[in-house]
Amino acid sequence: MHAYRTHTCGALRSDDVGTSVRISGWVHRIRDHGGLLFIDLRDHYGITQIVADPDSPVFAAAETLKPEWVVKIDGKVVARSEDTINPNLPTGQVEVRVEGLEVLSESAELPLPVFGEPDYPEETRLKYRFLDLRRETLHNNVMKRAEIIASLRRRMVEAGFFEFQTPILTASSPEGARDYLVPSRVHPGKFYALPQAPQQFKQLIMMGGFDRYFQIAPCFRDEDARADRSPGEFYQLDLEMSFVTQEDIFETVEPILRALFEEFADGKPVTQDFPCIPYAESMRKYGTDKPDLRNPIEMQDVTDHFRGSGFKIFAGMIEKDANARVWAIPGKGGGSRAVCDRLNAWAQGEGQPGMAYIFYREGEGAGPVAKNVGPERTAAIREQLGLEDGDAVFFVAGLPKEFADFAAQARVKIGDDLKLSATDRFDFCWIVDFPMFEWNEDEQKIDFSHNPFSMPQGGLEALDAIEPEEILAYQYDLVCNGVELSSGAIRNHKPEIMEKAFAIAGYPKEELENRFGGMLRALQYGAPPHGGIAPGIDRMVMLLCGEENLREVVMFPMNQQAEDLLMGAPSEVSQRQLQDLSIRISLPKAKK
RNA sequence: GGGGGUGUAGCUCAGUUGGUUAGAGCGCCGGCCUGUCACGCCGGAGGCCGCGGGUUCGAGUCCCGUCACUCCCGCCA
Repeated sequence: MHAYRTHTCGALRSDDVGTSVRISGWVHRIRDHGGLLFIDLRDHYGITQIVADPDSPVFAAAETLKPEWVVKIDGKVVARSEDTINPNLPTGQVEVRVEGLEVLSESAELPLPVFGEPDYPEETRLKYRFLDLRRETLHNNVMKRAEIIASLRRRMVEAGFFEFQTPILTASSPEGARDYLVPSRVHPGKFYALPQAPQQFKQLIMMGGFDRYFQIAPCFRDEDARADRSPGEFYQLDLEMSFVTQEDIFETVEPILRALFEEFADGKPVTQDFPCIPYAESMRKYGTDKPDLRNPIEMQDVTDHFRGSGFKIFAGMIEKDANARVWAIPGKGGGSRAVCDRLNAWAQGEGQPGMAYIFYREGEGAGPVAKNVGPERTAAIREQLGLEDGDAVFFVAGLPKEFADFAAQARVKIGDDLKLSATDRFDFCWIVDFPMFEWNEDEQKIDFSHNPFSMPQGGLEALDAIEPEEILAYQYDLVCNGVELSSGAIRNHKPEIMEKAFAIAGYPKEELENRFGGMLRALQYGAPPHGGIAPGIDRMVMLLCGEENLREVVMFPMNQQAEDLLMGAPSEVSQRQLQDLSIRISLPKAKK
C-alpha cells in the first residue's frame, strides 16, 4: 500500500464501498458528538467524511485532532444511509470508517481560518498566504488561472505561434514607466533593467524572421498600484506577427480570446463579433476609451439645442467658447423628480456643480431646464434622443476635454442606478484609430500619445501633410466590460518614418539613435511589416473569476506598497553584497 | 506626492448628548452529547479601544498630530 494514499479526498464513490483505503489530507472540520466523531478530510481534490465511533481503535486519538492538522487515515469505505447522504459533496454518498490514524503534521492555532472563508484583513491574508491559498475561493481562482494559461498556450500553438523567452535582465528603456533596476557586479556603476514588456525583443524576433511569436511574459513596472493594477510585476499574453495588417491581427486574436472566454465564462454570453469603435467615437459616445458596453447608454451632442436658449448657464458657455459642448446622457425609465434629484445630488457629491436634467411625462418635459429652454427645444432634445414618457436625460457641459471623465462616470452611474446595464456578460470591443500625437500641456509641446513605435496611418506623406494632432495611428486597444485588456499596434518598420515621427515629437535624430539604437539598426536590414498585441493575463483571469482585485487571482501578490509580507521583500542586504556591487546607500535624512 | 475611508477581543462588528465593571457573534480552551456535515447544549479565558498629545471632574466617544491598511488622483509609452 502506498505510504500516504490509495485515493485522494475527492475520489471515493459508491463503487468503492467495501474496499479498504488510505487517504491523507488536512483536518478541515471536526464534529464531535461525544460517542461519534466526524472529520471532514480535505486535500486539493475534495473532501471526504471520516467517521470514528468508540469501537474504533483510534477513537481516542481522533478526538485530539485539531483543524488543519495533516493526517493519514486507513479505513473502510461504507455507504451512507439514505438520510445521511450529503448531496453537496461529490463524495457525499460514502464515508470512511477509520481504523488507523497517523498524524503527519500538527498545526498551531490558526491566524486565518481555512473553513468558511470569513473576510479577513488583507495584511493577515498576505502574511499567511499559504493558508489563504487553502481556502476554496482563492484555491479555485488560482486553479482557474492555471487552466486559462494552459488553454491560451494550446490555442496559440494551434494558431501557429511559437513561444520564445526574452531576457529578464535587459536595458533600461527611456520611455514609459519607471524601471526596476538591477546593479551589475561586473560593470560597477551600471545597471540592468527588468523589462516593462518584451516590446523591442518581440519586434526583433520578427526581424529575426520567426513570423509568429507569443509568450506568457512577465512584465515589471515600478509604478503605484491600483485594484486592477498589480504593483511591480504582472503577466501579459505577448504576441507579435509579421506581414500583417491590423485586421489580420484582429482576425487572429479575436477567435482565440472569444473561445477562451467561452470556455471559462460558466455560460455567460461572450461577444461574437467584436465591434471596432474609433477612439474619437468612443470618447463622444462613452466619454472614455474603455467603454463598458454592457451599459447601453450612448451620449449625444446637444449643443445646438442650448445655443441662445433661456438656460443661461449653458447658453453662456457656448457663447463664450467655440469649443464648449453640451452632452446628453439619456436615462431610460429615469423620468421622475426623485431619480433626477438623486443623481443631481450624486453629481454634487462628486465635486460637480450639479447635473442638469429634463424628465418627460404626459407628453412634455419637466424640470427647471425644461422651463428655461421652452417646449420646442425640450421636444427637439427628446426627438434627437428618441425618449418617451417616463424617461429622463441628463446634461454635462463645458469643454469636452475637461468633462469627459465625469460624463463617463455619470453614464456608468445612470446605467447602474436605472438598472439599464447588463451583468453576467462579457462585452468586448476594439478601440481603433488612436491619435498618434497629442498636445502636452505641461511641457507645451507635441508628444506621442501612445507607443512611439506605432505606424502612423498614411505613412510618411501623412506626417508631412497633416497637422500632428490630426494624425491617426494603427494603434488599438482591446476592451472587455470596461476593462482595458491590452494595447497593440502595427509597428513602424521604416526608419525614415520613425525619424520623422520622432522629429515631430521634438526628438532629434541623435537622441533617437541614443535611445533606440538597436531597434533602428535592425530596421535598416530588411524589417518585415509587423504588429501585435499583449492582453493582460491577470486582468483576463480577474474578469473570468468575477473578482474586482488582482490579488484574488495572483498566487503570491504584494500589497499596495509593493511589499511581499510573506517573504519580507523588499529587504535590506548585507554590506558585503553592496560592496560587490560598488553601491553605497544614501537615505534621505527624515526616513530611517 | 495628494485626497477619501477604516482602525474597539484572534476575526467580523455594536458601543446612546462625553458618565459606573467596554458588549455580541464566530474562533480558541474545558465539559456534556451515537448521524452530523455552519452539529447542538453548558461554562471559561481573552481588551494600552492603532499610537502620541490636548480639552474635561471624567474620553472608546470631542480636538490636534502621527502610524498602519485600503480605495482613488497623480503615475502606469
